[in-house]
Amino acid sequence: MSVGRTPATMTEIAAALGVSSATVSNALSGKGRVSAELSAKIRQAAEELGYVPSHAARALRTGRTGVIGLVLPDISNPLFPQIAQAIEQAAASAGFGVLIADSRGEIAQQTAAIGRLIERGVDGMIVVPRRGSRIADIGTPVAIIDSPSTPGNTVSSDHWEGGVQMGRHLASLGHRKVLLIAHSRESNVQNDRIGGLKAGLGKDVCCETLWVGDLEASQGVGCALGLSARVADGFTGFAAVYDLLALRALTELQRDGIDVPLQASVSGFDDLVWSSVVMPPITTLRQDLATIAECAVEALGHAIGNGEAAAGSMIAARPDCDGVPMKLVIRQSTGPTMHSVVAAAAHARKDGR
Amino acid sequence: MSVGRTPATMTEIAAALGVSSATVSNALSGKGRVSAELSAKIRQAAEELGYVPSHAARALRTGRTGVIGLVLPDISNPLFPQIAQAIEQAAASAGFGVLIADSRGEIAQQTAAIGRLIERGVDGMIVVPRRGSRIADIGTPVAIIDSPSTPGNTVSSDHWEGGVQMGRHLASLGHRKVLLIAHSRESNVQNDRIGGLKAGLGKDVCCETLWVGDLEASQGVGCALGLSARVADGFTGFAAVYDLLALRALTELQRDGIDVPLQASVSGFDDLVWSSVVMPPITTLRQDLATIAECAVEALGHAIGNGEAAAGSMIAARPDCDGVPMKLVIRQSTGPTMHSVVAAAAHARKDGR
DNA sequence: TATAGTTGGTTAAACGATTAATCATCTTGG
DNA sequence: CCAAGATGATTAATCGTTTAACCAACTATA
Repeated sequence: MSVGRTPATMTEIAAALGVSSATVSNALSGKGRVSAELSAKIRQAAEELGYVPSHAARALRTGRTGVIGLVLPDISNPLFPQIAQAIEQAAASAGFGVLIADSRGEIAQQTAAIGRLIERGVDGMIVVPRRGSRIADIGTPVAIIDSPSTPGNTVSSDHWEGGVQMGRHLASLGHRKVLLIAHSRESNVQNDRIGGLKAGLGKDVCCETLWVGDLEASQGVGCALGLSARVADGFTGFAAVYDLLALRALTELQRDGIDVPLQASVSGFDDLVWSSVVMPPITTLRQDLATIAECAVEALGHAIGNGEAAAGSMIAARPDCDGVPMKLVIRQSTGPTMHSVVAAAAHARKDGR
Repeated sequence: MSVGRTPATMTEIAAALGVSSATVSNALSGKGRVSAELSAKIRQAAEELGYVPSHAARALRTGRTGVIGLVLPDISNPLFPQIAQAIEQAAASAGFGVLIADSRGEIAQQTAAIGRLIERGVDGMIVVPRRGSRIADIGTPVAIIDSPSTPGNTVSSDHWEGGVQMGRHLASLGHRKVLLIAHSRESNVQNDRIGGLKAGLGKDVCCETLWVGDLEASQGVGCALGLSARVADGFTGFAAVYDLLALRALTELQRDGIDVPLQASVSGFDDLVWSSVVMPPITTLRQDLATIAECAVEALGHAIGNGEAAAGSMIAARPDCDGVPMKLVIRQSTGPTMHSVVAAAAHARKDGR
């Protein structure tokens, strides 16, 4: 199945055709001046001999490896697969390989991971920073995927506007008392989402934020969120800032015998794999990671091409990258409140229908 | 924060100390014959000048890139983060970088991805094959992570034995009618788990297998599993072959007002991130991915060292890799059946306690 | 008919590390 | 005191591409 052992080199092609290796290089890269016919012959010979360019030699000569690094705060983050997939795809079609580095959530590891990537000679890096951390200026082009409020070459979803969408959705369903569920106050992304949610819900809606991180600090990780008490208090909407929290909320409510969405609506962010699979499927906001990945890779590509362009201006090239819109995916975990159903029924009755 | 621009080369170190570059190379690699004192001086100079070895040059000369490829059937598989993390860690400590390639579930893409990795000159690859696919013999060392029943250089968890553990656990809780929930008949892993479950449950337990893939083929993806009807039929145990299915089962049961674990027990495999977070947390089996990753990387390392050792014997080096044991994690989604609780109570009464 | 400008190609020098081959010295044993 | 061996370091070739510099031959220009 596999062809001959050592893949042919340019020199071998050159020897086979009786030309110089420089000409082969020029023909294959289309750079120098080579007659059309010779160029065609060379191309054909390369094909026949099974020529495979040596990335190592090219890297040595040009100083470019054609590899970008992907630094993740914590690979086990459930959103990571989607990010990695999107980036791998975007990078592959731009001719880059993707080297991964995991920082296991620790800031020291993040620095170490970045160092390893640099030693391996990556041409640039895409970093999803650990919550609250900033990336020091390293001598390599970097694109950051985080929230738009992070300074630097950031490309990101418009988390705020996503929050607004969800807030409006919940408000329009008649919810007037909504619990916002977040984890960490340090996360730019979470703060943006919370802000957007509040804005979208509007002034008529009473909302409160539950910081699960604080709760866990006192009651231990994995503790109950105490949501049924909230339902008793009149809360009908539970808007989590990411799907894992939404799932936690959903199952806790269901375990306590509260019907979703009849008695309470639950929503999340990110559209993780399970969100569409649980019962009821979760209403959530999907990030356009393909676009984000393309932006990041493209920006890196430019920066690399220009030989480390000014850091601040990297992303600016593509205006649609500043806040990539999120898409509201409405499923069965959100629905009208009982109150609004009753009101609608009354309204219908009054209309005589 | 970052040091001077172009990192020093061996030649520069040599020039600074007035020795030859070969000596520097020997001192740093500890290979040739260099006096202890000179060696120390060189090492120090390297440190001071901020020497960073050029991977490209080394790769060109030695033919080794120090990079291994990780080919995944579908990056968006929720187990992937754990696998990637484990492999990245094992590879990093063995001095390898990890280049990722996603095959998006398609067999053609898998081949293409492998091709790209080879072109980039990876020294070896770790492949998590798409269900039911076999890896053709490429001219590069390969380690496969799948089920032990896959022929070749496979390292894997002992899925069968894991199934046995879970089967015994459920049987010991008194379950006598258990529904096994799997997705695809083509998956070796799933088949192993199913087999183990049946063996562990023993002959006294009536069990049936629900193939969700078949169900979805007729009723559409994301359809209901119809589990409450099963409960009505007397099923008390629901053993899924992976956590996503378990989650699906759990939420469906809860939505239908069935109490878990009082009326039905639910179990999964893999201990994904949400399993410990939902209410009730899910009883599952955790794979020892760290060990698996170490085995795979170590095996690759040997094969690479020997210059493509005979494929079949790669893994054999480390005997504990054939079937890495899984760890049963008992949480609150499984519990004794009502029947057994009643029986125990009766038993206690009869004992006069 | 010289001269300048193209066109199509070759030469040779990098890039940075590795490594076999070689060469001085310095020890030692006989 | 001399040949043989050990020790410590140097030389130079090599990996496969790229690329600046150069060159020959041909075409158009004055």
